[in-house]
Amino acid sequence: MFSTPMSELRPAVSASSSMEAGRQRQGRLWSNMKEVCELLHLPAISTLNAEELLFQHVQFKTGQRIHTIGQSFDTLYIVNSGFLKTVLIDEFGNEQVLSFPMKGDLLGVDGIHSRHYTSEAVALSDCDLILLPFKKLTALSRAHLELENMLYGVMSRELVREQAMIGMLGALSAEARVARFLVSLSERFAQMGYSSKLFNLRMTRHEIGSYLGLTLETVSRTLSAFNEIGMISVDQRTIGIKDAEALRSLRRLPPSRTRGKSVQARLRATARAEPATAELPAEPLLAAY
Amino acid sequence: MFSTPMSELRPAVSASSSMEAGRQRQGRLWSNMKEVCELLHLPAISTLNAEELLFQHVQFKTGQRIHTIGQSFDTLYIVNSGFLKTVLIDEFGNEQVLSFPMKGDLLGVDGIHSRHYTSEAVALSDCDLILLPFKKLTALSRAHLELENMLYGVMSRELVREQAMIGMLGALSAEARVARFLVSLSERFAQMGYSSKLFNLRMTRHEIGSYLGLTLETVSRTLSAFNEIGMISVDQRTIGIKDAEALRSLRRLPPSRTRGKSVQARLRATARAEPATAELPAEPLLAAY
DNA sequence: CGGGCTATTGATGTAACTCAATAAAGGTGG
DNA sequence: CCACCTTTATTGAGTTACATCAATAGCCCG
Repeated sequence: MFSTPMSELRPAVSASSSMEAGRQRQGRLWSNMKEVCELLHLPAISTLNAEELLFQHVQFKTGQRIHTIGQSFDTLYIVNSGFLKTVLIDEFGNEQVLSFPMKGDLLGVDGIHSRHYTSEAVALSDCDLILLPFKKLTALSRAHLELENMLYGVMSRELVREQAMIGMLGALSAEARVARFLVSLSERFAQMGYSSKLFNLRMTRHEIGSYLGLTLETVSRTLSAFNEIGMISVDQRTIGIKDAEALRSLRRLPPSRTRGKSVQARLRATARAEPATAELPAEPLLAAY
Repeated sequence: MFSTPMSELRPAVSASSSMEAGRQRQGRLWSNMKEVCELLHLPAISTLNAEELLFQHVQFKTGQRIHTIGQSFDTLYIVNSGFLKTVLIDEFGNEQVLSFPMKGDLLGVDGIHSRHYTSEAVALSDCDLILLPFKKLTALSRAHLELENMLYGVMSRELVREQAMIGMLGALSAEARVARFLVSLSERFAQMGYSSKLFNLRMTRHEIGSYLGLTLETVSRTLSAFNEIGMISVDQRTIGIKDAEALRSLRRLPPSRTRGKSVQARLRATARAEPATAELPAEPLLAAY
């Protein structure tokens, strides 16, 4: 079973315990543009005859890699179903989780620049992805303004998401990070039509920790703490959201870090313009477990 | 002097101590496509008559904002000269520095998705920027393949850069972050034709700290420590790089975080393929000041 | 020549990491 | 189906890297 022939060309990154991206054709195989647009939460492209253009589906089983670092780039992927992670791998082989893509998310954008993927995507569950050959996409986009907008828009959205991530890693406490992580998962599930109150984590504590810049123990402890307070219920990978509002407003800013001067300057500047608006005199601070 | 009339529509983010983006026209005013491509380190676009298409320059003085959060988006900027910072501002007015753009960098990509900038860009020195009206750019790109590639490429590059940032924030120690920051600055300066061995920081310790997810004290102390060891020299904002290699290889991974399982799995998988290659038995560890 | 930024440095605190032990879950093969 | 092994999760005790608070001194600018 470990006998995959190592046909890879990449260094440490090679076929894992599970097998390599062997795209088996089966199940529902093709999507048209309309379905693709729906997945991306975009208005369908009117000028495009939806039935003509078809995009192929590919299935991956849990543990399989969609693409590896350094592999040459030629296609983007949209997640049609299933859960994945994308990771960076440093010079020691350590994984750094970058995202947990799920239905509607776009994969592979990082490969455009250098024509090689710079991250690795792995299926955390059985997945169904739609292949978007990049060349084909850009060619099409020349004829269809809306598609062009979509492409730029989706890439920009990805960038904004990462900026938010940087902000979170740079400024929030462990508890706040975990809380936000749960909230954002909950919202994603809601958006996908699942329950936002009760769901299963598809990733390990270790992966969550990597994603949030924390250790798995800290993640575990924080979840337990939230459980104690009654904000959530935790049983292994089953999470129940009991008090979404508390989660949402939970922040314990490492206070003075970026505050102080800047905030005061801003207050000064707006003082007369806005006569003491919503300034939250002392802020909630419902951390402390 | 504080009497700017507050014509803004944004909440806390409004005209600061310095004046608002008042684009004074002067100096060298226009660039053609060839110059733009050079700035972005891209091969010039052959199919484009370089002289016809001109892009306007705009100057900003130290402290001025190029764009603010929420402001409606319609143009990208390329830095022609000068130094800037881009920041996110959270619900309490805290700044989170996202990047320090300089010559050749692209600004404003985050605005494409929602048609509003989601970050704020501020000049840290007098700057000269080139305006790239986004509509104009995309229109052009339909006729000129290379320009289209450039656009996607630059956006993708930006994304990759942010992914690297996330990796750094998620996994590296304070010292490693500061070291890498110095190295990357040094490389940027070299690339711009300045000395890579001696340069001035354009930003405060506070801004560096925000960028790296550290406090200004930690940044200051770390610089002092590097100075003690002789890796660099520090005098206020003047930095001398003494031992670039040491800086480059300085990492003190908070060890087990992401390692352990993953690294071992990988080693196992490649064991036979690569008969014990470069594994650095105990790793350098030249931290300890 | 003040007065506000900015940087440095020290003393102290604590959030999060590390190490370690246990237990529960999940998968595999007999 | 049950023993076995691996992976994952939980929890405790001790450590430490970094933050916090505070005091001083150098810069820069009007």
